[in-house]
Amino acid sequence: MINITFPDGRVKQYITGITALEIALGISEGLARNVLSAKVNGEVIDATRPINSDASLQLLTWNDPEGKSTMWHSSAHLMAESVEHFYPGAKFGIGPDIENGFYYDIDFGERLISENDLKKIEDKMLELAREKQKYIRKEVSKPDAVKYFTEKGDEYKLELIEELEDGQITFYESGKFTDLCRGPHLPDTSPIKAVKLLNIAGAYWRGDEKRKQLTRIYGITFPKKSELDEFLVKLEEARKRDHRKIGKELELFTFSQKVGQGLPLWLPKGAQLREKLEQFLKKVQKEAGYDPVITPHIGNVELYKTSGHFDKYGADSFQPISTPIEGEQFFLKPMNCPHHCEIYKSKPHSYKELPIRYAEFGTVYRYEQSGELHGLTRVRGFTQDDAHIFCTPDQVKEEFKGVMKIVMIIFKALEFNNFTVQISLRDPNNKEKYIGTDENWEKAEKAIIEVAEETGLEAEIVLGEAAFYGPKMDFMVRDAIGRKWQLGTIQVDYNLPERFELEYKGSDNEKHRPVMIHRAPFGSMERFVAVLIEHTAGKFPLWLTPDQVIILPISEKFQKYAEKVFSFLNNAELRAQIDDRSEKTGKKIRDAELMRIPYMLIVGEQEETEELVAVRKQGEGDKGKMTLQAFVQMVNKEIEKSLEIN
RNA sequence: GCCAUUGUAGCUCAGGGGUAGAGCACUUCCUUGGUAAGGAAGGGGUCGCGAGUUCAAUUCUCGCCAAUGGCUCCA
Repeated sequence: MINITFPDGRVKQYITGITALEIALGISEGLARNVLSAKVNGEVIDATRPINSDASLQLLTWNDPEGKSTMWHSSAHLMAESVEHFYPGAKFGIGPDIENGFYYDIDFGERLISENDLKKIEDKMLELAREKQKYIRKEVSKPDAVKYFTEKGDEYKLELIEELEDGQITFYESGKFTDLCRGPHLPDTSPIKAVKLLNIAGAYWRGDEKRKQLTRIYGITFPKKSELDEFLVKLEEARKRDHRKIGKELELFTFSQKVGQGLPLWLPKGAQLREKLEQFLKKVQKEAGYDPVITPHIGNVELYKTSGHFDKYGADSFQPISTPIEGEQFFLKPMNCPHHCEIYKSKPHSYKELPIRYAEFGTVYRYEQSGELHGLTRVRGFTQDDAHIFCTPDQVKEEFKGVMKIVMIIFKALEFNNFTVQISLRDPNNKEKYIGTDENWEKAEKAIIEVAEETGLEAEIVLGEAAFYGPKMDFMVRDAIGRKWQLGTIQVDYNLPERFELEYKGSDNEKHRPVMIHRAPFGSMERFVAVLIEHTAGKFPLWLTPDQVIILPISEKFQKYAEKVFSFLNNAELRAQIDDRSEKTGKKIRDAELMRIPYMLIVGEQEETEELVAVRKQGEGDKGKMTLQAFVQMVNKEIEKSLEIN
């Protein structure tokens, strides 16, 4: 007999070799039907595997993230079985569960697969699922595993087996499909009641662009049809928040094939919004002791040879432009830091001057691969809210914290609550990707990690994500459909100061090397605005939104009064408009609601005689009548509140 | 850059070997209306670009460009 400890602390005795599924059945048949897998002593295993010694047990169902994982991983196998039915000889790469569903990478050989083929694969999956196929785990010796996939002709699985140790290899068999797999899996296919294959994409084998591209099919499954429907509705809702869609609706930005792909054109309303953001940050930076600088959009190739950018990215950049007579070569600037280093070098510095903080909304140009371009989040020309802090080594931490404070001020003002912090270090196994000495890297990485610890900020450490000249702390935010984007970034750099031979005179009258901190709290204006649009669904905070107020006269007769209201608001520095179209009030309200204008002021006979305005708030409705003074006061209060800095 | 899909009016989209249609938007007129769409008339398109097949191509084929979903990349 063995003792099984349940999550609530209860302990029960069972016969040795009992399975989680049998334990569940002993509790209730309904529970057994819902068990997808089991967590035994912290490890997720098949609910059908025997438990041979005392253990803690948690039965995993659809309500547990691990239960969902099991279901989706098993669904990938089910999809593979269906694919194999239609495309015998298809070879399979990897097929894991992911955050929302699963995928499988498949080599279809010469056959072309398109989205039109997904329906039949889906239907077959449902048909197979109804057969209640059992997932059967088998331990296989390495030679037997190799033999099986050699006979099947699946070189991908053979490559995976090569890397496994004999004695650790398991196969899972369900229906007619057998896969190399660690598991765990469902007891059988019956929980899979709803299937949706979402999209099809190319994916390089093992993520290596030099290797063959396989066909990746993404899908998701649910234990209830209604849950699938809910999921699809949610997906649709998320797409409505897409910044590309809202950007078009609200006339914020556009692209032109003639101007060039990845080169955004900011429309008046978008420019208005962006300028407000810039003014906000400029004010914060002024208080934090930054000095604005301005540098040109191009720089001599020698500048980038010095910085190391030429070696690292020269071949993958927009190629240099050259002067017609002298033949000098200039690159469009991909970074502002080399220019700022030269500003630092324009005169000698004493330790007494440090830290020096040069700030610039610097527009940079980077050649991004065409397939990577994406709305405003990934573009070829963009403006960084860049600054470079030159400081002494013992000022690094304090300066770093100062920058973090600015990032937090911004995130608070814009109500970004669900960001994550990532510390990006270099890949210790791939040091040739980076410039600088080990000693400098260690110093820089240590500084960032210590700051994170001292400020109590929860950060995920990711190796291999550092910039080529230094480690960084990135602030990540998700977009409407769950993609992660880097916004703010703070980077500690001991390397560029060396390359540019930056110096300051210390109190010892000796020359010393400053440390550089690169930082951009927004990241880029383009990406920040994109994410802001998706977070707010276009309903920007009042202080930021391009049109704050729209005045809706009931009819032409009240045009004069509307103009009076307009000039009052204008004098109060509110951004207002009059909708003087010959339309009914209902229509004007509808349009203003759709344009997400925060306040509508309806003016008619009553308002004119009483010298009032009828206030309607976007998304909320009628707020009643008030004087213009009271309205302006209310609006200013709302603005002040959201811009409060503490 | 790679794989798949898509490209028709300012926007959203229908159509399809015989040179095009809807709704919204726009212009004009009527209407002067009180909290999410008043009515009528009108203008607007080299059907992404280029070649090929055909008596005839927006439609079929190929190439290019761009967008979308992924992969790779991201100073």
